Amino acid sequence: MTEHHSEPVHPYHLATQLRDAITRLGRRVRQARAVGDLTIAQLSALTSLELAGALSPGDLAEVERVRPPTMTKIVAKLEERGLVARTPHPRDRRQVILAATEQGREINARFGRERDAWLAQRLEGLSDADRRTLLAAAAILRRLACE
Amino acid sequence: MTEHHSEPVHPYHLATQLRDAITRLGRRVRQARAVGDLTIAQLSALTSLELAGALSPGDLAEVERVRPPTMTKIVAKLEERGLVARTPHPRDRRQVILAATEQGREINARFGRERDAWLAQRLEGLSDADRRTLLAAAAILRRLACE
DNA sequence: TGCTATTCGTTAGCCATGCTCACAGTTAGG
DNA sequence: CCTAACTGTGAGCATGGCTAACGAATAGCA
Repeated sequence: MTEHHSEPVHPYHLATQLRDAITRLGRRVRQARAVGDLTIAQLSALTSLELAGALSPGDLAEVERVRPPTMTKIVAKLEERGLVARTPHPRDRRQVILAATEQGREINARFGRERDAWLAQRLEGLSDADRRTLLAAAAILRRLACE
Repeated sequence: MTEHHSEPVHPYHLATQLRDAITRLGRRVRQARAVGDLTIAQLSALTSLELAGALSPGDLAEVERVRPPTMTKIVAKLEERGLVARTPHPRDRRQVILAATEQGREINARFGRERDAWLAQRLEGLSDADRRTLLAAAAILRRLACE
């Protein structure tokens, strides 16, 4: 596991390894949620909304890196459950302002932990060195995704 | 970025960071494929098949960590394009043996690179230290996914 | 002022990827 | 030999992506 003095990492090889790891783990994470719980996409949108305070659908789509029609669907699901409310924009009547409701914030807080429980439990079995590696990697990957 | 002497990484925090990074980057990778190309799931199955030599649909589903009916669909797509062939099991007539065809191996080799081109290009912009971190992380994540 | 272009969100419709449930064929075991 | 278990598939559903097209509203410019 010591990486000192080894030759440079080839981007293509790394890309293949990463993609494989990401798709497989992503699959596990996605299906490791309780029935009736919010999906990953829904929770992610709700979290972004809460962090930002309020956003238009278009801005939320941009934050989540999906196309507007996709966000329309996700928001519709959240609205159905009363977790997100829409208010008209004061000046521009084309726009809509989305915000998490009280219930939405509650649900987000409660299920936020459960959402990551499966993964967290597995991470507990790792060495702290491995966890540090993953934390550093997460930051790098996040940057890559948002380029 | 120096991680020495810092306190332990909390699994839940790490889980949240990782899930976020994985879902976002996974989204980018999934949609960064050439038109007419195979999808990630299809290429992944084809690769697994090629690595193993031959597998039954059930075993392939297990390797890919999906349910058998899901694999049925994926294999059907690959079969349509002549990339995978099925032969009957010599003793057990319930079972089927799947193997990549010559054309399948060819396509896999050719599009394997293109599939990861987007990601590889971004990885080239990183420092070698970052790439080492990611390579180590990929191995850890892969292990987690297959637990 | 009034026409035109742009922007915003949504609708419609497509496809991929997952799932569960149910079933037919086959094999294995008592 | 009959029943139980296993294998793969079909049917049907939900989610989550996308593009294309559209209506409403705004902005810009003549």
